[in-house]
Amino acid sequence: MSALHGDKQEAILDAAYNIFGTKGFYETKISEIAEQAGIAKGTVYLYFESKEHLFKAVTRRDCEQFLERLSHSVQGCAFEEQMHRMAGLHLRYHYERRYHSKLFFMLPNNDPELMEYMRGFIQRYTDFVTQVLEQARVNNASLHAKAFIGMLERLKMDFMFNQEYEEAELLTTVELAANLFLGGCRAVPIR
Amino acid sequence: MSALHGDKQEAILDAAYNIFGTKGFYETKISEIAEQAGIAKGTVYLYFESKEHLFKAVTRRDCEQFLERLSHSVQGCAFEEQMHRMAGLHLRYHYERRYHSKLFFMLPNNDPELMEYMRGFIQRYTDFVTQVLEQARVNNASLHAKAFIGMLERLKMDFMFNQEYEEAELLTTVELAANLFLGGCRAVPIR
Amino acid sequence: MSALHGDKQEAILDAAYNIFGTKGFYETKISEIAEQAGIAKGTVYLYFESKEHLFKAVTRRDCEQFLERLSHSVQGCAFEEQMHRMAGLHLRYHYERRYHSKLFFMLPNNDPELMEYMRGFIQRYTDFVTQVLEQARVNNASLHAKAFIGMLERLKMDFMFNQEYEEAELLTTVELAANLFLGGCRAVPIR
Amino acid sequence: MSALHGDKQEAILDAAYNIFGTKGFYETKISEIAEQAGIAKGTVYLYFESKEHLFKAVTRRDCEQFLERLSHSVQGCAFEEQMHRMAGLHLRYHYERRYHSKLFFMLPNNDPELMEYMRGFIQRYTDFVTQVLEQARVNNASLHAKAFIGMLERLKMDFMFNQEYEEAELLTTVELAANLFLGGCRAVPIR
DNA sequence: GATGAATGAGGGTTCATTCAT
DNA sequence: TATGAATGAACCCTCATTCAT
Repeated sequence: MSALHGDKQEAILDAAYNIFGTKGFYETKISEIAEQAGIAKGTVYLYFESKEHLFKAVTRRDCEQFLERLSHSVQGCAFEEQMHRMAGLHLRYHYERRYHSKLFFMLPNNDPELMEYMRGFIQRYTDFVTQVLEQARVNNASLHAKAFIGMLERLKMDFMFNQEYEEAELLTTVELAANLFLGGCRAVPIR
Repeated sequence: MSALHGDKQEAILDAAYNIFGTKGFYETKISEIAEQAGIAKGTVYLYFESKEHLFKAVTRRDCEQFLERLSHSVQGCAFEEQMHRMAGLHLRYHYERRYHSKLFFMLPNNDPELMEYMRGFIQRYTDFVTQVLEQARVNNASLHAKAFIGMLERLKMDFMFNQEYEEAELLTTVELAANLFLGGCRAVPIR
Repeated sequence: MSALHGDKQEAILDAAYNIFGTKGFYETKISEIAEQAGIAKGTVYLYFESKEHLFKAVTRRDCEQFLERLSHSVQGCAFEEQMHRMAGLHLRYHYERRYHSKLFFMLPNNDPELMEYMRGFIQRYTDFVTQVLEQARVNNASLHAKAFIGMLERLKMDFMFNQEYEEAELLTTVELAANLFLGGCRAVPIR
Repeated sequence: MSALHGDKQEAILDAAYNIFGTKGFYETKISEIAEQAGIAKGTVYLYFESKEHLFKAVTRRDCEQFLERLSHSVQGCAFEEQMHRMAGLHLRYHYERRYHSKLFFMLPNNDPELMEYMRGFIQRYTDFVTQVLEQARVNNASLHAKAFIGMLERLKMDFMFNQEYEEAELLTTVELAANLFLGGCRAVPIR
């Protein structure tokens, strides 16, 4: 029973991730999610209180996964390598999700709880990067962390909105981002 | 009549900018825009074909204005100064719009024309920065341009979602962004 | 415009009276009311905030009308005649409404405002009868008023639930009620 | 097993009586009844065919009980005393049920079988009172019976909708009702 | 041009009932 | 017998858009 529950819950989350991610919150119909999950519309409401709650659950699952991967990615390596790895994770993560971008762009408005969660997520991400920078004794670690993340956010746009983007470019972009951050725009790549 | 037309059109755009910017596309009602513009609901449709078209007109007006300001901002000064000015413009521009952030975050989904326009806008912005970088013989100008813009995008989040942000911090942030870009995270500020 | 407004509002109230009265609140669909009123579903909401509000408006219109008729009915006649007239009004009023009984029996539950209004209505009705009794120096006027109204309420049930009830019986019933009240169950009718 | 069956059936009826009586038919959820009865939702359907059938069973149990108590109440006493006893039973019965009034006011609409049963119940009640009156040679016994019951119905409203009603008032009301019926509104109480 | 009353498609949600276990 | 997860029909209400005035 519990296994089934888990299965169905996961199926709904997966379907919701797909459709919310593709069409955004407002253009997604619960009936469509149910259909894709292979269940009846009403069943969705056995697992999630409302459309908003479902959206939040999807978001939460995705963000928590990212943070977990992040903390694994930097273990046991030097600062420069850490920056490369974090840049790589960020870009690859969103590259994998490039057809689900609406999850980040089309969220339900006026949902304070979601807004709060997103703020918290960004904070935790930033804090993590800040710590890495502090350990490497970078000045102004917090602002630098934000700038670093920002660069990556922007660089990801290239494939988020570009269907023809090739994975090879991804590697170049990762290198550039890390190197730019480490040495500025005129630096000679370290590795 | 044409002058009047202009007046009313502007009034609608202004109201739409306010409400779309505050609440996002989906949570905005045409009737509310009409009310704030001081006209009847039906009148909106004499000037704009649909809610989507109105949103696009608002976006277009705002983005074009930005690009215009951008090209003015870098005239007649050296590279480093140009980077500082662009960082300043970007951040100040969004600082002024910090209570209208929904214009950029909550746009109508599934509108290919808008998506296309946004892509085009980002392209033109990037191209402009790329040119500046190329004139200064920075390598990989295009990717660097994207990274630069990305840093700024992220840094702007601080005040977009933070009501207590003080204008003074803005200046520090601008300096940091430009310096990071110019010399990397360990650079000594140039100016 | 105002005339039209009035017309449509009345049309909705009339249709709502018919259907709420026939089927009760919960079994009535707004779409049905709209259809009977000859308008679109959405139009109902231009005139009434919600299904509950519409029901309350219908109820209010009906109850106020009753109280108005009541105060007219007793003007300028002696006590015994007053009692006969009030009994007559009560029974005839509900006889006219015998196919709309659901208006009184199937109201929306848990609507405190409606409950409050109904309480108020009953109070006003009782108060009116109480005054008549007090002017005739009947003891315990208030309780007697309630008992009088109660008799009538019960007597009305005969035709409310009985399709074959004939109007002629109505007159007998009115006489009996008034005489019973005036002289008890063994009294010889006064008129 | 039969005993158990009985137990569970009773438990459901008790819970249903509570909730239907408190909230009315339409606002009551089967799941709530099941919960209060300490069983699973599906189990309700092993004992009762549908929500409507359950409601009817509750109503039937309550009404039959009343009629039984009624016939006991008048045994072996004189007419005047009989009227007092019946008034007392009616009012006390509903006083005990004053927090379950919805059982009588919010019944499922459009259920012909229930309507039929209610008609039958009222008939049986009326017939019983009629017989008592006939034995006492009251004229027009049937209509008088209805009027008597009606008085009581109305008088009961006082506590049905009034949380602060005190039991002491009940006795006064019973006296008044019986005396009014026996001697009219100007009568001197007999006992 | 301007109005705003009218339209009606559309979707989130509830809950009585079923049925596999 | 008992369960409770699953179903899906049903309905209220919103709001972009139209059009007669």
